[in-house]
Amino acid sequence: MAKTSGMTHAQTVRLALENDIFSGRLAPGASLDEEALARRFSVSRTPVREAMLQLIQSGLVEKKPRQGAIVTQIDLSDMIRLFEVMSELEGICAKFAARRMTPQERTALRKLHEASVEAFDTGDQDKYYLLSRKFHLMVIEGTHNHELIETTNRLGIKLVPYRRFQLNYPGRSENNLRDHEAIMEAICAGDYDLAADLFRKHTNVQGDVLAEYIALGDRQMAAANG
Amino acid sequence: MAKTSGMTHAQTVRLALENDIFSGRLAPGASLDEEALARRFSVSRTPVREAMLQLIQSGLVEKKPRQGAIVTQIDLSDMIRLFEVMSELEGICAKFAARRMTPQERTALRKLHEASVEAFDTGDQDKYYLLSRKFHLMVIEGTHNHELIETTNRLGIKLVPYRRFQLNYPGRSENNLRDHEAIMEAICAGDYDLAADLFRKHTNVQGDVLAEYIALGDRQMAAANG
DNA sequence: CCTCCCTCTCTTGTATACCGAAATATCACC
DNA sequence: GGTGATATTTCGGTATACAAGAGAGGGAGG
Repeated sequence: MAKTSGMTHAQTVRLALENDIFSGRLAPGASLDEEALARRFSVSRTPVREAMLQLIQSGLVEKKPRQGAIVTQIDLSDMIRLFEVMSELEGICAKFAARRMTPQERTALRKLHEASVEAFDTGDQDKYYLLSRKFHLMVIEGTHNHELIETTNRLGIKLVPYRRFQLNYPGRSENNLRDHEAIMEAICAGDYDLAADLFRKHTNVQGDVLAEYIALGDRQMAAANG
Repeated sequence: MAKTSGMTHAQTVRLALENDIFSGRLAPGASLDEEALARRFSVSRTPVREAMLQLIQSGLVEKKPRQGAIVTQIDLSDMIRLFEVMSELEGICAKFAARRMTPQERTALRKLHEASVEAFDTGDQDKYYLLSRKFHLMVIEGTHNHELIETTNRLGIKLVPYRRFQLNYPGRSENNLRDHEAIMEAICAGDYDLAADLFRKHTNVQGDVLAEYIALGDRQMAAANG
């Protein structure tokens, strides 16, 4: 677990709840009772409320005045719209990254990709997933634009609870790897227009994969959440 | 003023503070004392704290540990980065708007632009500024993508306290009007690539104008805020 | 038997009080 | 006179107590 020392209770609670939401322990739609949470974390309602406020603004939780809070539920059209924006944003990120990444960052990106290839070859799914996520993050940070990084990550957060459904989609990893390879090369070569285009399309496809899951119905989700 | 009934005190305080920041009554860098605000609004510290938390997350306020909260101050490089993202985002908005706006929305956009022309011709600066802002908003909303709208507006908020400085820049309105005309035509014609490109460049220029002000030093700002 | 209204309860929103940490100022000692 | 330690003060974070609104359930009237 994360370090809890040196943190405020509000932060601790927020992180714990985020974790619960990301991992699926708190499914979208689940209601959040302040008092129950306060008991669970052995704190008063005050820091719980603070944590909730932060989660609300990050978009993970929704609250209706005097009516309680629930974990944000995303339907198919929401998801499509989310990825619509996300793919454009990551395309922009790739563009700026291709222009601005330092030689060290480019090297690191290449190294990261090579590690991904290895994880793929050895069939280590979990590791591959992690490295794949990190690839995205590295490109995003490569923009050297704090606002852009924040904006992109803010959207990304909303997708986390759903991402694990795209894990073992047949043949997905292979395509994913090929995409990353091409993107990495474009960025390292400084071909920003190509990088932008490739990354935009890449994320778009990811969205389609995820949307398909949702379109198939919520049965898989229910099973996974149970 | 806004309706205060049916709102929580926290919301009321947040809106009031936002207003103060947007209008310049609370200048960037101004310090915000929780207790003083509580007295001013005749509420306790609790809702004030909640309001502040929200303002912090929206980026309008910054809090330094043990030093109190201040209205976020943006320096030149921040501003440049903000507009870098904003121009890309608005470009994307124009793209989607050109594709998705309903015929009614396109007509409304044209009407709005015509009203702008009239305000420009009659020399009504304030009205022109308002309509110009509305033009942007209408394009943003024309995307019919809630996530994109929110993301764009979230960034836009940070710029509001500074926007009024671009008001009476010599020759600015004229160029602005020409830009809008071209963008409007591109959107109405459904030429999304052109619309995206035009809007991106348009917002970029706006950023340059604003950045120039900041680069000139804060004397003008101090004068305007006084 | 159904429906509508009232009340009751449950949860959220707000007030107030307290605690602990960090900054500053003052005093003592070097 | 300078430096360091300690006390004071202030502010942020937390707890608890209180008020108010929304929904549910029950009772009364149709």
